[in-house]
Amino acid sequence: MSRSNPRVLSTLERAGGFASAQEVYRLMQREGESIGLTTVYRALQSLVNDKIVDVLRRDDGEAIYRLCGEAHHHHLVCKGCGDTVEIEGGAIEKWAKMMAEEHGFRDVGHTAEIFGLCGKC
Amino acid sequence: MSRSNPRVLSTLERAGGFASAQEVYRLMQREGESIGLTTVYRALQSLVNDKIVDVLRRDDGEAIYRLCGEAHHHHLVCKGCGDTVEIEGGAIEKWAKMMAEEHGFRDVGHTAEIFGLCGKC
DNA sequence: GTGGTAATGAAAATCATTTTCATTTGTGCT
DNA sequence: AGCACAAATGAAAATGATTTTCATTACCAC
Repeated sequence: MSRSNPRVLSTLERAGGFASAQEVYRLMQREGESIGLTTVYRALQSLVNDKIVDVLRRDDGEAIYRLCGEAHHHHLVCKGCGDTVEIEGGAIEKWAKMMAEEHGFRDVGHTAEIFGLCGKC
Repeated sequence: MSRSNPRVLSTLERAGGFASAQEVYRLMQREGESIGLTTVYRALQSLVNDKIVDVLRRDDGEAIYRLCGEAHHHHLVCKGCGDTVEIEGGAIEKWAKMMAEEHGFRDVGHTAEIFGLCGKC
């Protein structure tokens, strides 16, 4: 029953706990692991069912998987050079919780990203 | 240049200001309008560029378009029924500004979204 | 009308994801 | 070991949204 392939999980961890199915697959290929794309998808779905990973959507619609409980962070992205800084989002966490409560939502997650031009651009 | 086809916009309005490209297309077909799917996609993209409509993602990854007011706001989306609440993001604005400053970014914008299950789901 | 630009849409291409199905692997049983 | 049977695997095909291509059409200024 447990299709939560441990190799897939460990690859997702190695990827920084944040990657799409395709990325996990490519990563495993590059590392010489022999695995099929189908199995990667199934393993990720299974991990989601088991609540070991979370699934979000990128802006382009691709599903990205993230380890649960992983201290999650947000991104500050430069529109010029694409440089990315990981930042803390303490204020956001509180805001999200507050807003959810206020509107009777439960089981909430959130996404937040800041973009602009960095000092060099 | 303005590909913001008014028929598409009015159909989106009629749909409750909330629909996917495919749904808008099917709706227009059903109403006897003669239009191509390609044109619907282009019109919606154009409307997004012009900031007349917002684009979100359904849980299955399909893009949904929705009319939005001028005021800058964020969304609280139900993963169950797709219900959406527009919310204020005062805390976010400050947070974004602070983070940008701290890392020497200028000209910044941001995205933020909260998702969870609403009271009814 | 003529020339040129923008808009249109049918069909093909793309891309992530899911399904199908035949094969392999694992496990318990004797 | 040999056997049976369920679960796991992955290649290939199917699906479905979205994008691209490209030939045609509508529009506008002169």
